[in-house]
Amino acid sequence: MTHSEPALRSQILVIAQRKFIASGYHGLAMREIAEALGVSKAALYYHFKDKEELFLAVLLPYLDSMEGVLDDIAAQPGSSAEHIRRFVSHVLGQLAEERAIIRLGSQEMGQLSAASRKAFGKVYQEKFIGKLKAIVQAGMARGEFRQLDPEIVTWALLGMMYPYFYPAHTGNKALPEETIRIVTSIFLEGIAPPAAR
Amino acid sequence: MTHSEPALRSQILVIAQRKFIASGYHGLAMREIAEALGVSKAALYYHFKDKEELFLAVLLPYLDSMEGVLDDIAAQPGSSAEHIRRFVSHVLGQLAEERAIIRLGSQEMGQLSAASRKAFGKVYQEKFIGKLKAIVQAGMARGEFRQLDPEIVTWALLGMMYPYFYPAHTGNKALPEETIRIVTSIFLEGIAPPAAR
DNA sequence: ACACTTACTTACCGGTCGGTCAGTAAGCGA
DNA sequence: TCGCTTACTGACCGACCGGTAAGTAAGTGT
Repeated sequence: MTHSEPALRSQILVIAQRKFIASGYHGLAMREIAEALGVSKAALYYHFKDKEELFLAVLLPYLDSMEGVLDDIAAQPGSSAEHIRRFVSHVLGQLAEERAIIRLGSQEMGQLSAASRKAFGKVYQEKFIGKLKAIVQAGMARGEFRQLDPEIVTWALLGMMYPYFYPAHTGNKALPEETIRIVTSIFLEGIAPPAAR
Repeated sequence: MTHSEPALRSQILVIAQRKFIASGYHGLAMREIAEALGVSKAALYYHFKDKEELFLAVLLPYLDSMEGVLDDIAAQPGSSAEHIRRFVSHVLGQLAEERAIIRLGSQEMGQLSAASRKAFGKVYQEKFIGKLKAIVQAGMARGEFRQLDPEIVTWALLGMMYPYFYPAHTGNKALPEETIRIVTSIFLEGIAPPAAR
């Protein structure tokens, strides 16, 4: 195989993701990552120029994959309600450790340099929030959903899933399917037009 | 007046609240608070034994006041829907800087020592989540709401307000009243029983 | 008047932070 | 075999962290 990605780099990303989620940006020291991997701290700086670059290297690929998922969903036939259902099902269906990245990004955005914050905010908006909002708006245009401020509605949907972006949310006795079913149901019934009742 | 609370102590709390919300627990240095007030860092340690105690002194009074608000709401006559409406209205009606404390607590809980985390978690549960859940459950018992897992429903309600716990949520062109109206409407329609449709 | 408390300041501590730099062992194309 | 690149290590740096000890000026009760 020709010059494949060095093994250490991807190992760093795996550990960094897990630890950033658990400890936050300032709460995690570079030393901790190095020790967990049994390498020197300087090895991290060979692969990433600074802590901020490593942090973004954890966040951005997730947004890329989310963009793909949202594009897929929007392109499929079926009602907008079905699109929403698929989205919720996808996000709450994946491992808590995966989806926690969404929280990590919005939570720690303020800790980054102005340049990184702006750049990340743009990607976050374009690849995630904007795409989700488009799905919501399509449903409104079709008359499937009530005509409400799409910004607020989109954030309401995202917010309903937010508690499950915390790994510490251990009190969830309910099965994932049960959670997906209820969250989807509340949201879709909540924005259904009066005609549908 | 006999031995009133020293002025500096409450000033520390005001500044600490603002700065903890903006920077998080690890992101804010004690030095910064002292400098903002024009006093020495050691002065902070005269009023609070360590950083953690100061942090909790910011969080806990808010939970106390929230308990009072929730008890008031639950004690009033009127439908459970009206109780929910009042709760959302109260939280989203107050200043963003105030309600951001809710996020601060759940967000940074993991950074505290095991003892503080446990203690805070208990208060958080008893004075806030538990009281809110009781209101939701009362509505279900009355047949006003659908019979769903009250845990999930409560978190859905809280989650819908979560985006507004971020001061950085600057893209909110909508008026507070508009936001309150839509969030309340989606939630209440979302959990309304089929009979009501 | 004097002892004692309150509310601080100044100076300092050990530890940890993100980050750098010189060196080096291994592999590889010519 | 040589020169160059890749992928690190070990030692170290200044800055900054939370926290403390000693001192002090201004009251306050007796």
